[in-house]
Amino acid sequence: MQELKKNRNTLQRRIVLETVQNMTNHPDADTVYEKISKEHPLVSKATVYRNLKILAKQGLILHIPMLDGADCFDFNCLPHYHIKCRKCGGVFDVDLPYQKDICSKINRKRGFIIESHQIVFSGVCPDCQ
Amino acid sequence: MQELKKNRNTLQRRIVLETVQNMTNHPDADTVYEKISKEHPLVSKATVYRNLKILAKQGLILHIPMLDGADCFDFNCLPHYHIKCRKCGGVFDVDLPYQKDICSKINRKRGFIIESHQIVFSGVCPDCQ
DNA sequence: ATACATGCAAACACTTTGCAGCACA
DNA sequence: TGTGCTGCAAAGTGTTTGCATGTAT
Repeated sequence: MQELKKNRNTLQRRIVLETVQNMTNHPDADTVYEKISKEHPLVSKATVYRNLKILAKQGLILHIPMLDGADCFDFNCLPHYHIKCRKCGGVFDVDLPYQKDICSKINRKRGFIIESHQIVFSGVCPDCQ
Repeated sequence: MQELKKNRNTLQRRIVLETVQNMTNHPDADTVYEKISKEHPLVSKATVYRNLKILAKQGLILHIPMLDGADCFDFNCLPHYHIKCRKCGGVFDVDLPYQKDICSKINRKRGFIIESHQIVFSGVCPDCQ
């Protein structure tokens, strides 16, 4: 019994998608909202949050959950890893290949079904050193 | 200029430490608080949060940041990975060896100082299948 | 026509903090 | 005896939701 949802293509949704695709620095929801507010002050924050979630579920953007603070979003939908700067809070791509077989390495363990994994690095970015 | 703190050994702190050490199921702060409340109703939630943080900084317990929901704490202080059940929310140890050299694999990249990493798995535990 | 989306504000979950009094070292 | 700790309540942060209205299909 899947929840079949026919997503609509509203103006607000298009604005959110476009905005994320034009931001290359892994913005969080609030940053996306601030950016949108400048040009479209009528778009509410709830709508931004709702659409980010829907677009991520549709696979049009990537949702990057964070271990601390706000989650981020990425126009690059291919699974990849990130590092968060401990000083400025910035999020950057990491060029470690995606470990697609890391789950199978532990599958032997008790009947767990392992579905996904995230690796999050922490450190200091060049600008903050 | 390090912040030198002389931590005191208060009754409340001992209670928090003991409670975490007696819980083997990776409790979050609120769960620790609930457990403590039953025997020591006078201990406040703020004190539990404060002490969990201090004890983790002291290395007496392990703080496990989570990608969603509340952070957990572990009496086992050796760095290791965890899997969170998507259905029951339970957190369990994973028997993947700690990848102590994973940072060096990407150190060549632009002047990042990579200090730590976390791998968090998601899936379904045996009981929830 | 009707299911889905919106704006607003309020609620929510988790955590931290200001403050006055208390207690360990 | 002084700094660190406590309890309490309030505030903070990030996110979701209830509801009445609006709109894409």
